[in-house]
Amino acid sequence: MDYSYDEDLDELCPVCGDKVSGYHYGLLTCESCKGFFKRTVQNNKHYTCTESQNCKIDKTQRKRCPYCRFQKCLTVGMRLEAVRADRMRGGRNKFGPMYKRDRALKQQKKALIRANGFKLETGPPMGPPPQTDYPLAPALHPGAKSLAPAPPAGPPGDYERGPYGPPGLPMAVPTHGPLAGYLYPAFPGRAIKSEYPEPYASPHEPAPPYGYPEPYPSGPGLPGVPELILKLLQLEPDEGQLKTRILACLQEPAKGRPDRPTPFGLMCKMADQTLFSIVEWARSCVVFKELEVDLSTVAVQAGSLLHSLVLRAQELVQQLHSLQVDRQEFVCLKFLILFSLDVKFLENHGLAKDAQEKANAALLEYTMCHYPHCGDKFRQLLLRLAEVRSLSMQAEEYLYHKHLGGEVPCNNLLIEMLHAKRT
DNA sequence: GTAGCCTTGACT
DNA sequence: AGTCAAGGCTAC
Repeated sequence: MDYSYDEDLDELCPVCGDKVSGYHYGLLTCESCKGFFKRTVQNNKHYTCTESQNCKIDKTQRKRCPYCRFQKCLTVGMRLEAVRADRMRGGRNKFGPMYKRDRALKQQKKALIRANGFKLETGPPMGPPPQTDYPLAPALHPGAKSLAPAPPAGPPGDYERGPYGPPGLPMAVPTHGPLAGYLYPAFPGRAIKSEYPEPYASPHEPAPPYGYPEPYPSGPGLPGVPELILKLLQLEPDEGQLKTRILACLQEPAKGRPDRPTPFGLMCKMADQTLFSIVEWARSCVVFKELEVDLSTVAVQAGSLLHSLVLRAQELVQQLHSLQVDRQEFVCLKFLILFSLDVKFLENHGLAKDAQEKANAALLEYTMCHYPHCGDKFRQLLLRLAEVRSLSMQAEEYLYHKHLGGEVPCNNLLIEMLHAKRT
């Protein structure tokens, strides 16, 4: 065999870590996992796991638990539908263009890495990888390739290549995104001609939901600097004035405290003044100053607040739908929320920050890799994330008011968490 | 049953 | 004619 993608062959099989021998059933795998997958699907084999269905699969232990091995095959993205029902040999299948595209992407990525002098986490060929034996999100696992859907909860049914996709994939997998093209109807007799949808063909690209200039046209002042940034620059407080104000404040004797201020006291004063300046800035900030918030209505009009929360939540769901968030993106977003840094008493902020950065990088890479024609997707996802945060904060406020009014059932975990957060 | 090697055949 | 991802064969 003369591989024109030698570099890819340096890669390891995503199932067992053995040497990759080429593309098999949807992705680059080793010869043994190729054979194992083929035997399993062709003979409609059903295995059981004697452990807890999360056996480690590597080159030396792959024979131990065929159940977990097959689960891993599915999880990393091997395609049941690539195993031919008619056992016809030779020829090409519909995955040809996908393999080609994947190679091109890998090449691009390698070029990028060479150019930048650093290595991004490599995404899987297509489809979702890692699995249960990784304790953390795969993107954060050094050996892992990218984000994966949760492994299937139960044993696979049988390996019908029905319209709802491989049984190993959770039902929640959307019928769009990188998997969509493969979930085709009844198994074709001779699936050679590509009558199936191109996997990467034109996913829906929603219009930007917010009225931001799109895509940030350059202002008349500085070429190449987006208008929004120019506006923000104009709003920046005068640093000299701020310093003078802080100094004056520090020299002011504290009321009722004639003794010399402690360094900590001075720092508090500085922080106070800095915060004051930030609030001033926020009040004059574009968009922010147009926001209408009346906190008294929070208490008075709790009913309408709830209504507006529900409306906003519905809108958010609608937006997420039109964005066609896939499972990989979903887990990444969830992880990002988990690692939000506004947690009090967090000792190892560095770890959380690192995790967040890695998840961000992974999401960016994933969206670039899988939705290259939808270059905006990463940004759109982060915007939705901001909305989720905003909504949750408002919901928290609402809940707290209800709680103060005695309207929330006691011994409620929600309230316990609310208290924990507010103490 | 596993896995390395062989054969096949649509596609380029 | 070459490529390469399918299925097949077979020693272990």
